[in-house]
Amino acid sequence: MNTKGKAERTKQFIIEQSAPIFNSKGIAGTTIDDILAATKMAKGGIYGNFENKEAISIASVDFLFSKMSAKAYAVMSKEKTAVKKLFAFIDLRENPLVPYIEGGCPILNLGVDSDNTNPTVKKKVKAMIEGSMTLFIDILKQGIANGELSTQLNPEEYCLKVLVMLEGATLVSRVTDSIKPMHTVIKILKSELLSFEIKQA
Amino acid sequence: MNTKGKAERTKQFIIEQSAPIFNSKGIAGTTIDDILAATKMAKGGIYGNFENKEAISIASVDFLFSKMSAKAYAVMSKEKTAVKKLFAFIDLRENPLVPYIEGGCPILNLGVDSDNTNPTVKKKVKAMIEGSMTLFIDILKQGIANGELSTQLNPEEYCLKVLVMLEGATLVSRVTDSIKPMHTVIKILKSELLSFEIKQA
DNA sequence: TTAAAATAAGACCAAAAGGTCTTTTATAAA
DNA sequence: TTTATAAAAGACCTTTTGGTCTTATTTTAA
Repeated sequence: MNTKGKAERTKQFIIEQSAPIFNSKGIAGTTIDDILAATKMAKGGIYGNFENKEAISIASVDFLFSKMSAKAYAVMSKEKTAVKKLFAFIDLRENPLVPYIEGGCPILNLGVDSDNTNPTVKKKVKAMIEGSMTLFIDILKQGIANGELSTQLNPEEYCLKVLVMLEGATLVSRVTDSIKPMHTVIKILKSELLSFEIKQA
Repeated sequence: MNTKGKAERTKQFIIEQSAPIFNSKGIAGTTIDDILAATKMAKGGIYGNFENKEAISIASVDFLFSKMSAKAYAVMSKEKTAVKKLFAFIDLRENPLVPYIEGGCPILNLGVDSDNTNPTVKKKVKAMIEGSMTLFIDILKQGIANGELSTQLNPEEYCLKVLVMLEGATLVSRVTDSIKPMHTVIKILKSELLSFEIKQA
């Protein structure tokens, strides 16, 4: 006997199997047959749990962003300083060719996928970007207030830099099939943040 | 009487009308009916000039990248210094919400679109990225050799930075529907290059 | 343990998609 | 200007896709 009802567990299972496909092939590029193959279920099972393909895609998008947030939270909350927290986040992107979410960064993939076609998903990507930015900015502000980081650091600008450079490097690394661009970018981002670090006595 | 035969002109027309659609909706997301609507042609006209949808998509991808290269060349060749050339290139991206190619940057769009699904197109995106990088690096090296730019500047690193930040900022600006991220990024990129500029006597 | 209720299977359907082929129209060389 | 040739139209076809519905199976609560 399980805590959750069967339906809820099946629903979750379908989402977990579908999400990486939507992330990899795009929403228009993913078919119901892809989902049947991944879940090894029949149509009755899928359509008994979801109204239509769009509903599965939306649940998958939410799942992907939850997973990203959870992962970021997990590695960042282990660290105590602002610098270490940011570095832990950056290090999650270390190998874009073997990402922890199949298909690569959902912000990048779903952002491009939804941009001209899918307002619902686009809004979710926007919320994810803005949420991440706010979180990082708060951490840096905390670090500045602490005396860990110089007041010369512009938190908004540095966080924007982190975000755009990581996404850009993910694109370049994946398309060129090389981890080098990402590694160079990470090196740049880290050394820049370190240059604002105040050495404690 | 035209220099080129009718067929060639029609082919070009189909490509010009289709390319922005592929760039906006993705390759899987673009249908033959979309192309019929855009060209106001019937199937006979399309399939008399192209073997299939894939052939149209490939020709469209080539067209998009040619257009990008031509535009970059046009604005850069007007300038004489390395700094001004790079700035001219950067300024092309100034408004990602109203890009000179409908749908946004083809490197970003087609890179993500093809990543997990379309090796042929992915190779073309890779070539475009590597070609752009090489071009910019050469310009900066020239500038360093000239005495226009400091030998402290790392051309490879700065060019990678330009590329990843512009692509990342395009993503963020388009998804959040704001030119601010891009403007901030452009400001950062320009001030960084200027910091390596050697003032002439 | 059993029977009502929930869930999943898979045959079936309709619409959308890509693509073909014959017919019509336009082009261009003689 | 005519006529052979090239190009485009659009009806037609086939496959793929998303989605439904009845039937069978599994859950689960009594």
